[in-house]
Amino acid sequence: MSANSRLTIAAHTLAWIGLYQRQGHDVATSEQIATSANTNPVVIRRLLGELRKAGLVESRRGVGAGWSLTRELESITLLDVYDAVEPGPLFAMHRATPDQGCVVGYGIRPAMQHIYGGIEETLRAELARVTMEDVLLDVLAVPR
Amino acid sequence: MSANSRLTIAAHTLAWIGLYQRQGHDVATSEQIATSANTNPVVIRRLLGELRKAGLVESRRGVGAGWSLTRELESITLLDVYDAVEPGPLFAMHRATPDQGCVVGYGIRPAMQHIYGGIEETLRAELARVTMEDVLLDVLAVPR
DNA sequence: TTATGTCGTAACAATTACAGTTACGACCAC
DNA sequence: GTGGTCGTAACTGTAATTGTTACGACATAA
Repeated sequence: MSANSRLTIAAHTLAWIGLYQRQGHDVATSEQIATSANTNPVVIRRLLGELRKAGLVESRRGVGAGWSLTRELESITLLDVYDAVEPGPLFAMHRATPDQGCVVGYGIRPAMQHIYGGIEETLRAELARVTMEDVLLDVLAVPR
Repeated sequence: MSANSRLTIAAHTLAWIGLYQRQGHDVATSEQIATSANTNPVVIRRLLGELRKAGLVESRRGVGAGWSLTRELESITLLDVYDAVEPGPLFAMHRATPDQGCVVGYGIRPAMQHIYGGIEETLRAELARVTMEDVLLDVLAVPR
């Protein structure tokens, strides 16, 4: 699979902001988060823009600007993040329409869509079981 | 996600061969399968090569050559196919190493790997619940 | 032995997605 | 105003996937 790192970076971002706010800070900048994630601030701003669309964060502009959470980490699940930053389905269908004159070519797409649907439901349920609080606790539990 | 169609095309291929053999034929050619899937025979041969490595099919060469199943469809699960044709993990880590001086940057990778590990296990269990026989029955059940 | 049809595989092109980067206007606290 | 940050467009580099051409290897049958 040509897996991407969007969910990982988004989780990193939210965990970073959550911890930062617990340390008493008001807002976090994309610059700070990008340094932690070792990437470019624009990459972080793009992801944060999608998280904002999903209502998970908000941003302030001007001097002293930055990002803050709109919800507690406990109430944000990986499914929320996944839905916010992952566009498409897990498995793709044929690029070109299969031969509709062939029994298999005719039935394969609805059949696979049905099967994939069930599998994605299970994946979503599993993602929903993990909160960003769980992620942060896991992060902090890693021995140094 | 930049989802690919490998699992879909591989399932199509196995279902096609399985049905063809039930109709009394000995071997199927990549040409026939490619026509049904509306793609290039080389694409099918490449996938079949990986399925052969996994022991799911075998090939004959020479005149009257082609492909046949080594197992019944009932005993091939989508997990077998997935493992045969999908190389990497579902979710990727950061491209560049996060800042190891930052608490989050230090702990995020092991934490996410742990979480992703559990999720992938669930996905695998779900894929293992579906056999290629189920797929073919679903295909044949689609109303015309 | 030769002709034929298919596999096996390398090589390359086309397309797409992702991530990184630069640039610059918009915005707002001071 | 000044300065720092967001918001976003535009472009590049890289990699994966898929499609395509080409051709040797192989085995069967005439």
